[in-house]
Amino acid sequence: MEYNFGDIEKKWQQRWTADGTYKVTNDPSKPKFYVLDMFPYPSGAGLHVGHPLGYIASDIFARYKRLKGFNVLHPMGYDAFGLPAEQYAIDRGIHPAVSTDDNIANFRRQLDNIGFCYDWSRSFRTSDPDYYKWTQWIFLQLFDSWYDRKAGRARPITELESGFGKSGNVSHPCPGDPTIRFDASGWKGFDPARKQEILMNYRLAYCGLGEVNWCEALGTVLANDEVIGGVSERGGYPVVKKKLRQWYLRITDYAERLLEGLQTVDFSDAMKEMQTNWIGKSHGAEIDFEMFRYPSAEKLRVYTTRPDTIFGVDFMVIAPEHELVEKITTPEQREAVDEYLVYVKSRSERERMAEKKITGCFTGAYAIHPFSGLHIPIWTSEYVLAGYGTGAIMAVPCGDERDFKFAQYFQIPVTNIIGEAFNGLEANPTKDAILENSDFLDGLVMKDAILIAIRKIEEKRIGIRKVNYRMRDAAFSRQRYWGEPFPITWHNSIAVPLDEKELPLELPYIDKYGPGPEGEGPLANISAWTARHLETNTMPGYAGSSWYFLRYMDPKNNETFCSRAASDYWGQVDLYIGGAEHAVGHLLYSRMWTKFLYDRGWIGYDEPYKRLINQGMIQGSSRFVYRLELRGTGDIEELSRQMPIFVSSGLAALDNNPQVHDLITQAVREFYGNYDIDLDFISFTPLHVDVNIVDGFDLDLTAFRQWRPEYANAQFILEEGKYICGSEVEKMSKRLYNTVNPNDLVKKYGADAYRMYEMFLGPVEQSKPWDTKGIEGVFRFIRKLWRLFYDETKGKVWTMDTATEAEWKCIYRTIKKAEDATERFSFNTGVSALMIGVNELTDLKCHKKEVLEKLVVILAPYAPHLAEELWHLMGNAGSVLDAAYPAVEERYLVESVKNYPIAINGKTRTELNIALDATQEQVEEIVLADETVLKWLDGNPPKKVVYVKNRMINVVV
RNA sequence: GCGGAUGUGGCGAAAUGGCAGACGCACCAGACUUAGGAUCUGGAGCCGCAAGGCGUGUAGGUUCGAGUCCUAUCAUCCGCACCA
Repeated sequence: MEYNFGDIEKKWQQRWTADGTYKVTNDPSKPKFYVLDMFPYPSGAGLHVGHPLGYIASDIFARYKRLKGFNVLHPMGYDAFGLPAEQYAIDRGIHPAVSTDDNIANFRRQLDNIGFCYDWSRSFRTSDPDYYKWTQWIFLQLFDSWYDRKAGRARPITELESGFGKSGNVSHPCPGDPTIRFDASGWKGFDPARKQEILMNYRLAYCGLGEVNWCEALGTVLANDEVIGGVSERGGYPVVKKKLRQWYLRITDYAERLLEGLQTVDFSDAMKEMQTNWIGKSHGAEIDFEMFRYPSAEKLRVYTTRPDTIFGVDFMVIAPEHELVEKITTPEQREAVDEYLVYVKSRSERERMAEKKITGCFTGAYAIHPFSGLHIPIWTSEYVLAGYGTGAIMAVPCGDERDFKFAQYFQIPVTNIIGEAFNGLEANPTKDAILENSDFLDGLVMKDAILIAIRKIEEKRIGIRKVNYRMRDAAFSRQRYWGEPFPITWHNSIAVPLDEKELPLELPYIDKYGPGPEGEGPLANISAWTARHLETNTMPGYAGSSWYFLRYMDPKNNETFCSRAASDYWGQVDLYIGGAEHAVGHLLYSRMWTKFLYDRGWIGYDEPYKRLINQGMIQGSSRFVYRLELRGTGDIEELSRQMPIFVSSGLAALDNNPQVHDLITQAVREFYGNYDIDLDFISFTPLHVDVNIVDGFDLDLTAFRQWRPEYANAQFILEEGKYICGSEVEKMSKRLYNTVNPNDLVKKYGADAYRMYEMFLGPVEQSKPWDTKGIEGVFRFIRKLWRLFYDETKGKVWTMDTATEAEWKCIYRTIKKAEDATERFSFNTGVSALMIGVNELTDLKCHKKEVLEKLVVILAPYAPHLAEELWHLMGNAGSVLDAAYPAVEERYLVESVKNYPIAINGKTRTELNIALDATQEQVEEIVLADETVLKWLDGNPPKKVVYVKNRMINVVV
């Protein structure tokens, strides 16, 4: 009886579906475990072997936890709204709903082949009205909330309003516009429109005018994390800054908690670091400088992290977009400044980043140094960003690289306040130098001077200590069709939320996706939409993915997004698996939404993911062929087009070698007839070739000729009878012909072998190039394992005999190793442990049911189909997952007795006979009972016996 | 420039501070075969006929003992990047 994985795997996949094996109920009597994959965006490209890596890992862990007695929630769904589907619609005229359907069906078909244990009854898409109803609902709650900085949490906006009626906004300064100040009577005096305008400045989801990343090619605004290096993440189109009225999430109010929360979660250091950098907290001071000859009482406010360097200020710089530029520029400088502003406007974000030119212009105005009274010129330059701090800086050239270069370029004299630490040639950003020329700070070490300077500044009431965050509020609207509509109507420029009962506000069907008038989205073209004055923007992709982990807990609930009972039972996601590319997008947003839902009391925890694992990327291992390029007599170039010649990589590498030249000349004559070729013009063009027609590095010549019509007559110059391809590790991509389709592997080796091999490749977190060859080894292992149970000729070989001591030892050791590895998330060693176990059992010729049954259970997470089949063939009912994970009997782990060295006070003295894998207690007993040791110790018992694995015993006297 | 991660055979890799290279690929030999790109058995880090020596990027340090811990350095990959 041979192992027929094709039939067996299909059978079990059908049985699992029919029996509802993976259906999970909210059963409070069992301990829970929540394993979640980052749900996919269903793109049309189809899966390659890189995609299922994380899904396989989470599947193994989910099955393992279930065997360990947990009620495991392991769902899957689709992040179905988003830009690419809409771009596809514009390019091909296929409605996003249709292409998304197709892609999801295709995706599901591919996933089902691999045999995952998802509870599909809980599945949904973010584009389902039943789902986005609650995305819209949460948005309305964000709209209806403000952040109480005193209490450190979000509260309903009505509470703010009633507070305004009692005491104005003195205790709650306006986060949107700090200049808005009023008392109770002031508030009562405002008309309703003004009141709404003010409240908008407090809302956690607010609409306001702001500088946004505008992408003309995509016709939409993008969030900061969707812009990489000045171009759009999707498509790589140019992005410019533009002032637009947009929806935002006030994520900056959560900056501090997003930072603190990182200490309570188990993410990789790299991930925490990335998020910390993105939030970009810095400590410093805001300082107000009076301005010379400027008539108004207005002051120039700068932000600095180094108030200790205040006596080194040689000039001030304000961002070109700063409102003061207009006001303070003197008539003499007016022309130059205007010219400069035009220049700055003309530069795209990208040019600005790429060129890093030193540019700027003097405004003609001067600030007055608050301590020395000196007049300091005020410049404007694009190196100061309007969006950070106050958009203005005090420049200290001796301590800051950029300030120094600027001073040099514009020949501004540099004041040295750090003596020898500054060499006059480059700035020194140290905090350890001793200050000079610094009045009351003279003689102090810089890092100590920071606090003293701040204190003095605060005393003089010219500034305050200030914490700054680099993170900006998140742009939340897109001028797009394929997203959640905002449940908002506009009446006389006042945003009015829809009533909850009107949710979901369904996305209307359209067949034209072009942008609406004046930079509005496609929804602006629908008269039924604009007739109701509905908001025409839609929400960004991250809206639906910010809370989806909660919906799986209670997916069919029509009363609420997720009942409190369900979210209390399932709690945080215990294990979240996905790519690291979502570090500053999805992960930050969903952390913020979770904190918000917690603040308002709808869930009981404020971090969504307890532990996060980032699976590595599987790179493609590309293969190359080398086409010979010829020049010579007659129509040789035309001939080489019709009958291209490919040279094996080893020969192509030696293109100047005379022997290779001879070989080529000979081959050309053979293939083309008697041509003379110009040896000086020989070259090779490397071309990607489909990895699927290459075995290792050997090209399958027949398959290559069939691959593309232009290669039908291809000829080859071989080395040692083979065509050897070149190789390079690159991103896995269709374009590079280096993708490997999991379905092909499943068909050839079975899902179990494929799953195990994908794990066997190496640690889940590590990126590594794909190599198909090794799968044979795992395939052999599976057949070897099968032969413990069934023989090709003899049929059933497993017996009811009683196992020997050696066999028990073998299986328990294997269980221990597999369990430890799985627990540590080290699935490659887990697979190895199973392989070693099977090798040993084969050597022992062990076919005993009582041993093999345990093997099947620990195999179940890794090779679920095979495990189920064997479990049933041995006469068990139900799913193997409902068996208990076998407990390890310690006594079987104790093995042979060996001599071990013993060290007393650090010196190796003697050797003792101690059982391999003896416990600490056993070792102590043996040491204390040993006469030789006691003699050395003069009969005194040792203070401590340290047993170091099975190699060494340390005795401390 | 700043931050993070990783450096172990021909390759993927393993190793609570305790026999480095388990397990697998590729390779070699043998068995069975008309055949082998099937299957099984065995071999194999490197140098050396051998005894033996050398070995975890490099240089130091801690330790009875270091791939593992500490310091410096180099290389590769990833992330951020005018953030004052």
